[in-house]
Amino acid sequence: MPARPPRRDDPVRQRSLRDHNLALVLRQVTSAPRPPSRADIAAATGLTRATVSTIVDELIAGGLVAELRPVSRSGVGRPGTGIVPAGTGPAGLGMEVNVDYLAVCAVDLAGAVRHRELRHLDQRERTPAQTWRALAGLADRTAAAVGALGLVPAGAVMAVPGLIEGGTIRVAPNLGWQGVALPAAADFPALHGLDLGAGNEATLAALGERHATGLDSFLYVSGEIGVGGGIVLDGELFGGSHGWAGEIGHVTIDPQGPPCHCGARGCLEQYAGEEAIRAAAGLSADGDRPVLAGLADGARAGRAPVLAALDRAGTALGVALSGAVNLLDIATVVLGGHYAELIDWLRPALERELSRRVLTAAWSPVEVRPSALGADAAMIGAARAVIQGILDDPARFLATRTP
Amino acid sequence: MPARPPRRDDPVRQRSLRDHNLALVLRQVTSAPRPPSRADIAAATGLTRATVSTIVDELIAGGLVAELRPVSRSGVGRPGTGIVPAGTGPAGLGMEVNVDYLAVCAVDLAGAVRHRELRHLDQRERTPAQTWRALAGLADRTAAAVGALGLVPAGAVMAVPGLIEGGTIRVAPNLGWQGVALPAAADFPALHGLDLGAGNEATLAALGERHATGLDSFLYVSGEIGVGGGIVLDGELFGGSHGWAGEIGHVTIDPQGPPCHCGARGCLEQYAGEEAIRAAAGLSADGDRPVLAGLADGARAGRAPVLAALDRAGTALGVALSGAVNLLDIATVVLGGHYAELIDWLRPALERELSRRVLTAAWSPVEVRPSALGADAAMIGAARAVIQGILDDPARFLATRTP
DNA sequence: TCTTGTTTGTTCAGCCATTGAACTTATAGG
DNA sequence: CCTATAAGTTCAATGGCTGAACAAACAAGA
Repeated sequence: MPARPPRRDDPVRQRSLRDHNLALVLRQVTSAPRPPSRADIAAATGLTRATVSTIVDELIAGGLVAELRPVSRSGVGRPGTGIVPAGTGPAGLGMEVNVDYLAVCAVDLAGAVRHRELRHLDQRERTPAQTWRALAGLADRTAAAVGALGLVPAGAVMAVPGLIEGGTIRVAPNLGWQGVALPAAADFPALHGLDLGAGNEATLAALGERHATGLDSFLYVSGEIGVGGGIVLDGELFGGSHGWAGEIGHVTIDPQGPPCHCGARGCLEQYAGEEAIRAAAGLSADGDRPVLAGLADGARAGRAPVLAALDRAGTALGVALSGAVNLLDIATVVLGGHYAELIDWLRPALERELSRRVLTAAWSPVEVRPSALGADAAMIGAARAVIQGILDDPARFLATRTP
Repeated sequence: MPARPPRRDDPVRQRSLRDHNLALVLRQVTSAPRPPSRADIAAATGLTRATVSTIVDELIAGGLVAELRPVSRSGVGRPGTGIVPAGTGPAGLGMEVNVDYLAVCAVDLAGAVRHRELRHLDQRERTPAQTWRALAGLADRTAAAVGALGLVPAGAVMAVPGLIEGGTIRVAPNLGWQGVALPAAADFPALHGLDLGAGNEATLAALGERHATGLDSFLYVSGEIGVGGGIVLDGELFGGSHGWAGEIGHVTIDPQGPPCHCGARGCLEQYAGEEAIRAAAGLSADGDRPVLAGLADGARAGRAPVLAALDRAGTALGVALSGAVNLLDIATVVLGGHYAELIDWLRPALERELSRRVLTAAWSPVEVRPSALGADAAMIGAARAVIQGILDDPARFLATRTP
């Protein structure tokens, strides 16, 4: 999705040395709590002030960072000039295809969302081609808005609730899609000449959370119609052999449990998926009222069947997550999607199972926290993936800019 | 355990450039199928012949590689001189503390086991201090034998069947140890001045398998008295936040299953641990005859209770591994410990569950294979960890060599 | 107001690792 | 014996980092 990062088996020349340090400095600028001066960057990275100066100059020339104009600092000595991510630099476009809506947003180098477009549309009633057309419209408007802000779109990534392999969507159960080819950048007028990537919705949401929270390693679990997940290790998304990692929704809770549409029995989704919770809570399936609102209201009102259903879901989540934590030794779990709103009623059962089943819970308890981005996580994460590609290898971006 | 590899956030100077290429060339030499010439290395790495020459010279001077004397090649042109890992270079010492034996081995740069020592001793009847003393004796003899071969011990790693944190063994259930301090290098006369590390047995076994098989990403599961595991991703051991990753033995198979000594219910170990299989097979617990042999013989003889017990264990393994594969998207599972010998009877149930429960099994089936190293995996993996430290950062090794 | 001390940012010579091209060495084949 | 080919070495050039000196900007005190 983002272009290949520099690998361990690559030879290192002088140039790659500069490339690495460019990335190092840029990362420092985008991740520092306050705009650092060149001297701050030098201290933080271990490079000399001289080197940092030349690197910052290169980044400024490339439009990736900018100097802060007025400078006032506490303490004696010449005050430093703060360096900030360029407000008018590249923008990452994040696009989301979901069951009942399409959305596009633009994120700048600092990670701020600068624009968003949303359109309610039920994909189940439409062909993929129709979806792409509608999405292209949103992308057009986003690109225009972003251009008006002085930003330049630098690429796009699309979040899809399904399994992606190569250039096709293998299967997206909730959209009813199978073997659908991903659109080419050419299908999106706003993106001519740019890279267009795609990734799993929950996986990209995890990436979004990673940057919103600053957490380094965590497990992200998202409850929607399905149950998806993403794994972040050492600050990087873990994709697995094919990019399919994180599919926690089909971890077995009870081998003899209820049959799942995936063909197995007792999958987590059958206990903690939206449909399963709704049925267990005794809420009706049809009606315009969203299931989530019904559950949250019912829980707040203290309705026993709703509380019992959420306890059951929390227990199942706890069993699945305990296994994942035992396997991965990860200290934090982030609950996203609908789970974020239901966390207060899921948490007791979930934490009970975690403390009981995680082998090392006694010495190092697992923290459970709600998503920081809520429903936007996937879209923002997709946009972040583009930005991440630039942060990881600014030299490549600069090369395409000024040939 | 192995010293810190160069990190993404480190500044890169001229020197680190050389360091990286030193590692690149050394890796090429140790992993090539046949001794490569300088020109081969240049072609494989992308460096120029000139650079490779100076780097190889540095490695030869440091005693890490050597030139092959006689040189004959097919084809015209000046024949190249093959470069091989030094047969008289550093050796990694791998030590294993197990319930009923202690073992030490030495592995050279090429990954070959050059010496081994084994002593049957039941740790449950002994204090940790007694164990360290006995182990130090084996280490002494190994170091002496290795010295006679012209090798120089470069460090040691100890494999322990338990959870390790910082300098202590948090808990090693099967040894009956809790909060036992790891020995210092000073307690091992043979290791004066060397690094002495420690790691989990199954985790290190996974590392051993990684190098024995060349597999890049896989899940290693070891069946002993407990059930342990290790995760290898992209050629590197994945440790998790505290180095405790891989504890698949306590993944839940059935939330209402039999109680486990860990305090939870229905852990994999209660279905696929040695004791659980034995009980299900109706074999007697005591007697000098090892449980494993009884199971294998019974299975070969077609005894129904034994076959049923192994089927049950295989099913449970399949459920646990399916969850792990769904989560991690890993294409290969390696069965080690006792499982390696029982694989023929575990496999049918195991693969049935995998194909049923792994979401992507239809497109990309999971391969299940037996361990290549068998019972020695942990010890060899521990020794390999030392070698790996040198391969990952030969410059540091060279610096300690010639100050 | 002027001086002193402190910190930031720049300049420049020196160093170091890689490159690329020329050169030497070693072999096969005619 | 000569030619073609490939391996390995030598060396000037290049690019990037360092360290030290220096200029710039500010606070504090006299």
